[in-house]
This record gives sequence, structure tokens and C-alpha cells, in this order.
Amino acid sequence: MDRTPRSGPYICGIDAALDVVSGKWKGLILWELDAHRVRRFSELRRGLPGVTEKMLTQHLREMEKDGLVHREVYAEVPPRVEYSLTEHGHTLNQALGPLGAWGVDRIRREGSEVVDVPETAH
Amino acid sequence: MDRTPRSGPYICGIDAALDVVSGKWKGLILWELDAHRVRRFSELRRGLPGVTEKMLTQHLREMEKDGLVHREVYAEVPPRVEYSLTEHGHTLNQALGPLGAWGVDRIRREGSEVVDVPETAH
DNA sequence: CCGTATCCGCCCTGATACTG
DNA sequence: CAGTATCAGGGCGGATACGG
Repeated sequence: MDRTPRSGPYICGIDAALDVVSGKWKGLILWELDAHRVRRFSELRRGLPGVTEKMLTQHLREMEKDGLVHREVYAEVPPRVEYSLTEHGHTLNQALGPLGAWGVDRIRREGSEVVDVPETAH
Repeated sequence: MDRTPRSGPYICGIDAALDVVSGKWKGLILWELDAHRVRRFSELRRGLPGVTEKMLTQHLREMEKDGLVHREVYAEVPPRVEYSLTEHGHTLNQALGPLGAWGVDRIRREGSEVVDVPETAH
């Protein structure tokens, strides 16, 4: 259920950060939550075209455990669950800004196919 | 031999950047090459405790293909091969700076075991 | 010194079906 | 609406042995 613990100790800060954002959808989840402040499960699913419920849940749980995401459950019918970034999640997203900009440059250089290139300053 | 091509198009710049730094040793390789400007194969191997020759070669080849690393072969006996960062590799490393700083904070917060925490400004 | 070649286990991811 | 359970495939990382 849990993510496999890292094999060994971290070698540097990059390692510790990559350990937390490695995952096919985590970058995008971070960006979605930062852009909208609060998102429900179904909203996130719609915002991540192609993601399965299992992977979305799994990633959200890991990010919650890593202290990036806050999960608020409302005891209602129908059930409602809202996800938002914690302070650490927000600072991580800030720290990813330059990397995202570099990635956009890389895409432009290589003319890679892209679905959507969000503005870095959103 | 080649890295598996990404399953689909990139969703955002973060994706495109993570695609290139994902790999157990790539962050550290980047940092080693940026700190020393030029490193031989055996020097890199010593700088990455625990890496196997296969993984080091594989990562270096991928990074070369991605335009991050320059590989210079000298036709000498004994053979000598020197690795260095390209301009793109250098800018990527710059873009990773904030992420590395965030990672260092995370390590401090969690009291994780760490082998070595290099200074961000080296 | 600088790699290749081969084999292997495990985790990551995904498809599908089912539940409160 | 918001998940959980189960099964399966494939890539990634690693161990080991060999080559120029």
C-alpha cells in the first residue's frame, strides 16, 4: 500500500525532492492544486486526462503522507472530499518553477508534442 | 539500449524536465559535473558510491542523447574519456537549484538519514 | 581504463471489477 | 461521489561476467 521506502539514505537535496515528485502525475497534481487552491477528487480526475482512479488515489495518498497535500473529508451525502496544498506543497511548487520553465524551453527546442503548456506564473 | 520513449506527449514543462532527470543517479551526476567542470569515468564512479558501471554508463548515454552531457574520447593508451556539462546541462542544473534547496529543507524537517548534503552554491 | 552483455527481481503503472 | 481489490505487464535498477 505504502510507497516503497527509499533504498538508502538521501545523497543530496535533489534526491530528497525528486523522491517526492517522482510519479507520473504528481507534477500535474501539484500544478492543478496550486492553480485552483481546492479541488475535489472528480475535478482532479477530469484535470488529469488519462489518469486512473487507482493512480490518482495512490499519488494523492503518498503526497498527503509526504506532507504536500491536505485531504478534507466532509461527512455528507453524496460524499465530498477536497484536496488542497499544504504550505510545504506550495513551496515545493514554487521551487519547481524554474524547472518547469527549463522544460518548456526543452519542448520548444525539440519540437516535442505537447498537450498543454501552462504558464509558469499562474 | 535506448531509454523507453515517453508513453505520450508531455503535459507540461515539469514533465519534460522530470523526464530528463528521472534516474537514480542523474541529479548527482549533474552536480558532480557542474562542480568539477570535467570528470573522467572512474572519477564519476568514485563520486557516486554504490553505482554500478552499467548504470553509470546508461545514465551518461541517456544524458548525452538528451543534450545535457558532452563526452570527449581521447585515443590514448590507457584510454581516457572525459565528461562535462553542455550549456543545456548547465542551465538545467541552475533550474534544479531551488528544488535542491527545498529538498535540503525537507531532509532537515524529517531528520532523514543523509550521506552528504552539498551546498547549493558551489 | 572504460566500458558491454546477460540475466533477474521488483516496483510502478494500468485495466478491470466492485463497494460505502 | 469517492474510492478499494485484484491481476498483469514491462521497465528500471542491480549483480555478475566478459571484452577492447
